[in-house]
Order: sequence, then C-alpha cells, then structure tokens
Amino acid sequence: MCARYELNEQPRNIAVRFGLDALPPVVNRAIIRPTDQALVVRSGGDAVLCGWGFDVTWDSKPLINGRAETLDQKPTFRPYLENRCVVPATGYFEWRTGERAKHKNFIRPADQATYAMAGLAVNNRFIVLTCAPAPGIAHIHNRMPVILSPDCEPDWLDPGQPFSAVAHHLVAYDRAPMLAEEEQPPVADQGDLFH
DNA sequence: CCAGACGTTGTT
DNA sequence: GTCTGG
DNA sequence: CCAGACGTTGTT
DNA sequence: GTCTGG
Repeated sequence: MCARYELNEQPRNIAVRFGLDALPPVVNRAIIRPTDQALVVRSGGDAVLCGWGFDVTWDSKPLINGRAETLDQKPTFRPYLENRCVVPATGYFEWRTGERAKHKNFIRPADQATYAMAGLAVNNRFIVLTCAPAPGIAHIHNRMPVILSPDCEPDWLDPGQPFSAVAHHLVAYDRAPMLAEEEQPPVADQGDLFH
C-alpha cells in the first residue's frame, strides 16, 4: 500500500498550511515514489527534503512504511519513536485488486486538499506510518497511511511528547469521508494494429 | 530502489 | 523499454 | 553453530 | 549486516 503519493500544491500554500517559517524546498515532480526526495515537516515549522524509505541490509528495496500498531515493538523503529514528522500530500494511490485487473485509485480526505501523513524521519530518510483503513476505502485495501487532523499535527510533532502520549493519533482518518477516484481503464485505441 | 510484469475481450 | 508496486 | 528473521504488503 | 531461537 501507499507506495506512491502526490504533493501537488504551491510552496506558498504549503507554507501557510503547515505554518512554515519560510517557503519549503521544492522538487520538480508531484508524484512521489520510493527513494524520491520529498518534503517532510518537523516540529517548529521546519521543512526539509528527505528520501522516501529506510535502507535495510536484508533487502534491496527500502522500507517505506511502518505499521502503527506495532511500531513501538520493532527494534528497527524503536530508536526513532521521537523522530516524528508529517509528510504533506494531496492524495495517494492505491491499487484495488479486482477479478480481472488492478484498479488504481486516487485517495484523499474530503475535508483537506493538502493533508499530513504521519511519519518518522531519520538521517534524511523517512517512512510513512500505516493503519487499518477508514470504512469508505476498506474495499480498496486493508491498510491506509495515517492521516492526521490539522489540530493534531502539533501534538504529533512535539518532541517533548513521549511516543506513548501521541500514539493514539495513529488511527484511520475519521474527521471526514475518504474520497476515492478509480482510474478508468485505459482505452485500447490501437485501431488497425492487426489489420 | 529493483524485481517482475507487460494481456485477458467475447466471438465482427 | 517502460510501467508497476512494495 | 547456523538457519532464519529482520518491515511491509498482500496472500502462494 | 546483525540478532534470535533452536
């Protein structure tokens, strides 16, 4: 899940939305994929670019997600429970497995154009935390990124809070419905390829 | 990053 | 070769 | 010692 | 690569 997301918003608006001190650094593409540099916000309006995924020695692929339910039990994550961040996004992509094909969905909360995913950021890398899905999108996938309400973001980011005091934020988004737009199957417009 | 897929209709 | 998805 | 896990996701 | 369990 959540192996791709979008941040399609003007730096100016991102700065306002997340209370940044200055305009955030910019990357030239809106679609973010594993290993890409992307914007993360830490406490105090500190916005930096980090690469998506922690490198692990046992796999060539980076570790891009962390399960919220077990985060504080994993040796890989436990040292970093206070290195919390939020990851600005305007939507994320999820593939629903259908009878015949996979259907790509673009998913976002109904009440926020630009929202915050909960994450950890360490050594210029970040991961996105996942939780059980909200009811409206459970048919698409059994996980979703943790999406924070704006009023919870400062608490989540507060480095003075122990993880145990902020872990309750790591649940499916329930402030508004989740909207999912399913990408239409591509039109096989190959006319007379076989004529 | 990198392994694995890349196509699956409806019988003109 | 390019796209997909974790 | 040494095989297997180690995160995830999705599920052969 | 390093840790864990048998």
